[in-house]
Amino acid sequence: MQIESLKVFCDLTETQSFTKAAKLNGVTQSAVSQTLSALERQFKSLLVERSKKNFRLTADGEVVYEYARKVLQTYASLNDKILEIKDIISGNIRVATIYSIGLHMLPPYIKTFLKEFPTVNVHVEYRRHNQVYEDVQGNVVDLGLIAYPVRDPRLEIVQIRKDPLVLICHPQNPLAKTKLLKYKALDGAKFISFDPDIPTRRALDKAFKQHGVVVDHVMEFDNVETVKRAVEIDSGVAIVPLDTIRQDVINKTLVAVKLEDPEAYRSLAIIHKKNKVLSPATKQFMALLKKPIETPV
Amino acid sequence: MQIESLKVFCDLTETQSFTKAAKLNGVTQSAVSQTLSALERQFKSLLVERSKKNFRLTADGEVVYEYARKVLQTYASLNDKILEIKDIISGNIRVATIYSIGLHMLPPYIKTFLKEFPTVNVHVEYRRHNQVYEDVQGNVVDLGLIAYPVRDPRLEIVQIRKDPLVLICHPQNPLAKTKLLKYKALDGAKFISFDPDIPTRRALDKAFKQHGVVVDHVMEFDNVETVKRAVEIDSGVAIVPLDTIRQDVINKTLVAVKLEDPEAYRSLAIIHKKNKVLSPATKQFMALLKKPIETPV
DNA sequence: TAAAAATACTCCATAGGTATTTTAT
DNA sequence: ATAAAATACCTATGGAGTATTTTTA
Repeated sequence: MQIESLKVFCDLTETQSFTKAAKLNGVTQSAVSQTLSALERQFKSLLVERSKKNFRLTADGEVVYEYARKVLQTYASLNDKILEIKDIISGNIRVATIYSIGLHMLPPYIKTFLKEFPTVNVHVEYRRHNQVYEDVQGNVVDLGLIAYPVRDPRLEIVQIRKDPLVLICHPQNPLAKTKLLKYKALDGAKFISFDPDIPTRRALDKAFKQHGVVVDHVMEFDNVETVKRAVEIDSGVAIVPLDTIRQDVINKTLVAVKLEDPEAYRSLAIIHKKNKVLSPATKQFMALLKKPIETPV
Repeated sequence: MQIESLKVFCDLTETQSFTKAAKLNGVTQSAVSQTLSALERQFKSLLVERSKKNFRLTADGEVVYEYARKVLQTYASLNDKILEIKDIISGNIRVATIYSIGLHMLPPYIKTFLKEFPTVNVHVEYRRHNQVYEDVQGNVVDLGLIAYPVRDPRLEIVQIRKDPLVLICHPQNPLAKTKLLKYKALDGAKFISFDPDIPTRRALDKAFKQHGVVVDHVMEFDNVETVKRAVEIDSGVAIVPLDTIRQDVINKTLVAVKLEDPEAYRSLAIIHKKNKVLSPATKQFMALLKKPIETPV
């Protein structure tokens, strides 16, 4: 009995897909199918209900899953312990992150981390926020990085920092001179927005409503980069995370104006599966993410 | 990584011998040697200290052993659970027993057990009492059957029954008419004894001393069968477990006389390793051994 | 010197690949 | 019709055997 077979089985039940389980284990779909057959032969028992299209474990399958997880957990601890003794933090960390974090906040952390732990492979996937949740849930990644975390009983949420929101505008824009911007000043303004399903947009809509402000959504994009480009050509102003425009402010292509509202920030968080055993490397990485790395504004 | 490799490693550390570990796993010594090498390659770490002749685990080896045991335990539970669901008690039970128990008390139990659980293989090894302890300790067997159990912090002792001791003599011997024999009556008697290192002998010596009786040890043997043969030719009398002479009494080749001393019995016990996971089959077998099977005297 | 362990080499079982068919929506 | 899973078939890896050498008490 190969421990890897149990891993395949667990991934299979977690992803509910032969193809995905195959990818997670770096093998082909055929191999997953054969591995499952082998397990069923081994335990002389049907483990997965395949009659209907929808994937379902049998009672025996549930038992195997439960115990297989324990075996894998112990085995993972063993490997970790050995590495710990050797005092080497190594392995792979798979991270799924929303674009805005991955593109702006994350790079210096990755750099710092890799300098300290050169034997670790940090694999970053840039996804949309709901895909981050899915990847974490489906065990495709170890950690997810998102803004405005939403509760999920199967996920652990670790707050890491509050990322201030600032108004950005073209250097020649009248608002550029403002020191501290009141929401009221935005009433009727030409506004470059995020798509309505993006959490930051939803948070802003809520804030505007609270302050009785109505802005003119002249453009909507699904990512900060495009929003910034639109603001650069003075198509309107926008409110974006401070982290995402540091370089543009330095380059003087954009001007950032602090918002009066002390609540104008988005909270960033790490998410990971509950009771998943995190490798020492992953724990180190999480610890690092919680510390601020100072970048001059 | 094969779970079997971990099993080999655990057996290796428990028996401290490549050859024994090989036997336990039904492979050759070569295979054990190669398996260990493979594990050491896998963990990139020396696990066993082979420089000196005496077997010793390295620090890493200890860690691997600790976790490997957990993995094996969980994996065994998984298999048990599956069988339990199927409501099948099956597998292998390895028992080491002292001759007197194995040859006389055990057979009817084995018969009853196999009738009820035909899918179980009961493997019995007949050993001397100290070898039984060794086999249990070294994980060569699951259960040991011994008389006069001695405490050992690593062993669990389960008392099963008290086996009365009786005097046996030739049918023509003067003592044959006695209904209830007092120790005093044995003073100066020609006595067929067990070897001095056998627990029953030690217990008898103690009893004789307590009652101020001195017998004449005319012969000493290491097993009941020979003792019986000597008594049959009237070379002397002997005190032996009742269980071992039932057939001889029926055949009228020997006469058994009850002893007056109510403490004249040997206590029989099952021993097994502490915190070893016993299979359902083994548990069933132990439960059976605790019940008396009535055999007419 | 004798036992136990390591090594050289060989063989075969099987895990896993590619290509294809089957199944279910 | 399409996507996912099962299957047929093939290959390569490596696990385990035999025979032998090396090691150590």
